[in-house]
Amino acid sequence: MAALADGTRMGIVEALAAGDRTVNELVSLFPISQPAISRHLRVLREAGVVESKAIGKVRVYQLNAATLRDVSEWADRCRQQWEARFDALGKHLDELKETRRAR
Amino acid sequence: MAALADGTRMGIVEALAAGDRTVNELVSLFPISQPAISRHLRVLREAGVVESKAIGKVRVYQLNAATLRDVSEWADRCRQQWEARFDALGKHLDELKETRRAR
DNA sequence: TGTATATATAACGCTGCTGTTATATGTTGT
DNA sequence: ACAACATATAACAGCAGCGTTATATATACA
Repeated sequence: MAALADGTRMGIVEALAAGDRTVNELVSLFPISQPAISRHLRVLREAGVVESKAIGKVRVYQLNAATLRDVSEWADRCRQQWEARFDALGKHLDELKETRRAR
Repeated sequence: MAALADGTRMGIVEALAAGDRTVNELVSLFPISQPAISRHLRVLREAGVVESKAIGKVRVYQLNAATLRDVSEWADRCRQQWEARFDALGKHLDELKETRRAR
């Protein structure tokens, strides 16, 4: 999941969420060089976030549905954990109140 | 929110979710030096994730309820965005299918 | 076949983050 | 006042990650 921590990579994913893109199209969308884009795509590819197919001399990238669903589920688990922590804190504070009241 | 990206910092937050701790208690919980813990605590403090109060020569750290709720809400928004992306991808794939069928 | 285009890879520098050791600050107890 | 303890800060080393330029590879087209 660390593959998505980078801002540019998130931007690439967002761009691909709207539709498939070639490398050059992505390059024109971001203010960094083509090799930099290619490396981000490589990271995303190895993480299973995107897939690519060669069409002539062009290479089209698209999101991987299965992995994207996994990420969505991961985000849900993440949210649940934070809610659990928040709840635990609330309980902890309540206990403190009880303790104080008991005295 | 980047304050929570670090693994050790997440561990500290988890430890504090179970109850307040002094710096030394936290140090004994992790395999890194006391200055390292203190710096993590500083990052968390400046991000508003934790608070500390000096009690004698000891300093007790605790989670900040308000910020923790913010994080929980952020996680929820994060999840929603990923679900939206996933949905967008599904729609995109459907459109492709339509296009193909139309031919 | 040679040239232009599209993409990937290599090599390198910079920056930021985490860790460490050494040191400063503050508090308690004698 | 001093010794011991708890915590914070400073200064520095090491590593990972991103960016760049230069170069390799593959395809299309004259």
